[in-house]
Amino acid sequence: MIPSENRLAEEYGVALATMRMALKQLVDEGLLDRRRGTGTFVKQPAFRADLFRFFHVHDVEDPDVPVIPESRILSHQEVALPADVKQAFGEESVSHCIKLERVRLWSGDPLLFEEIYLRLPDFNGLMSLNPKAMGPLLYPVFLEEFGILISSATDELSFGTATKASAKHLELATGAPVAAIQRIARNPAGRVIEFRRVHGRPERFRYRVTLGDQPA
Amino acid sequence: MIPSENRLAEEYGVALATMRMALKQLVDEGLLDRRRGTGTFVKQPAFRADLFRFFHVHDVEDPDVPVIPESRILSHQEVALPADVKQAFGEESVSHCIKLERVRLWSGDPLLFEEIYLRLPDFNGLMSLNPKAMGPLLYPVFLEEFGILISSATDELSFGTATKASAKHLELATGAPVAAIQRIARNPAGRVIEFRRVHGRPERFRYRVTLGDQPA
DNA sequence: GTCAACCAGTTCTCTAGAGAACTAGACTTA
DNA sequence: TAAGTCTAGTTCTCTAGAGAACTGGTTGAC
Repeated sequence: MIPSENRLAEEYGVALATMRMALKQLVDEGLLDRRRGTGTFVKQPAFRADLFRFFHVHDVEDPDVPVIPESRILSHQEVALPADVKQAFGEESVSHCIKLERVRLWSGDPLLFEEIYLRLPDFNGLMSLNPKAMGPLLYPVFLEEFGILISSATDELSFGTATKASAKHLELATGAPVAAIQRIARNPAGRVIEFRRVHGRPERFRYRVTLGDQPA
Repeated sequence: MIPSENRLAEEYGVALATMRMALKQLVDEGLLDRRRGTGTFVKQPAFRADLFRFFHVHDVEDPDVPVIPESRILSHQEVALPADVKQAFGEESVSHCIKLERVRLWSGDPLLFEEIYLRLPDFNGLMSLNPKAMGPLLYPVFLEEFGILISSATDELSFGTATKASAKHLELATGAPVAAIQRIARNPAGRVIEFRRVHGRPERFRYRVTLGDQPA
């Protein structure tokens, strides 16, 4: 809880209405929460919401329950930028980045295989982190360990065929049909932070997204 | 252009600051546009933006250009509600609805086959409309002919197999793999207005969506 | 004809304050 | 103990107005 609008206005030497406008702005940005008769509170990072915010793959059996599959990081290494990643990161990108490989499983069966490219030097120090300790979702780790906030992501879905690597980890034949997602994730300034290639087993794959203004 | 805040406040018998708050609210809702030194304007329905707003299928060759394929309405008829449509529309739904069948083509080749279910009685009178005169996008027609605004839609993507109908119009064999989208579209109040089942030829199919706060 | 200066009209930012609506906790009473 | 009452403190809504910042058009000088 932060001080009342009265105290804050006094403290900062501005009029009450001005302070109220400033507070309203922060409420609109989702940083504060005000309750009449109670006070103004710093909004807890709504992690329950944030967890699902960028993770829209649903189970084919029960599409109303968002799925967060078990996560298994296979490798993390510093690599030269592949061409498509370099293009996504833009001109000012350096020559190397960090690559993670990860498999996601659902009730024991592999569902997704991910190749994740993270921008350097933003993620300096990630190589010394224990990938097994990261948990099923990366974006909270980005925020807590590196102060990097992912605020938007563009997903592009298409049909593809399994590469040697994705086939191996999804237990498919090389060249078998897969669901392909390419994700470009950005911080609030629009800077590309992450590039991700995902292959998914088609029979279990479902992707849900809501466009436009969410009804209350 | 609408009258100045001064005139409006006078006319409605409220204080200037109150009128300003009301106007700001309408600006936040995207209905008005204010320019300092100039005036306040009713926002033109941004149709260029709206056109693409709910149409996120991209060409596989050049993914940066949003695709609006040629549209060909095959049939429109009044039918009994199928079970899944009834569930989407909710309990208070009536027993019948309007069903459109449509094919979308890209450079002559069929790309998407759509079965579109529209709620009655909202769309009373659509049956007497000439479907050929509708143009490639339905939502502007909904707005102009029926005063119905689509403000959000939930898409669910998965892999499926061609039905007899979709196979025929996509020039595939029945049972061939297809991209499947199920769309539920709502008006600003959250009422389900449209239910849509889409099948797409997999090799040309690409779906792009941006989640989170769009960077400026 | 061109350009600068001016001006009326507009929105934007900020001040100052009154009263209503609401909440959480303290207090009283049965 | 339990339920109702009160109260201080909070946010919310609205009034009233001054001055700054900006825009589009008009006027005037050259």
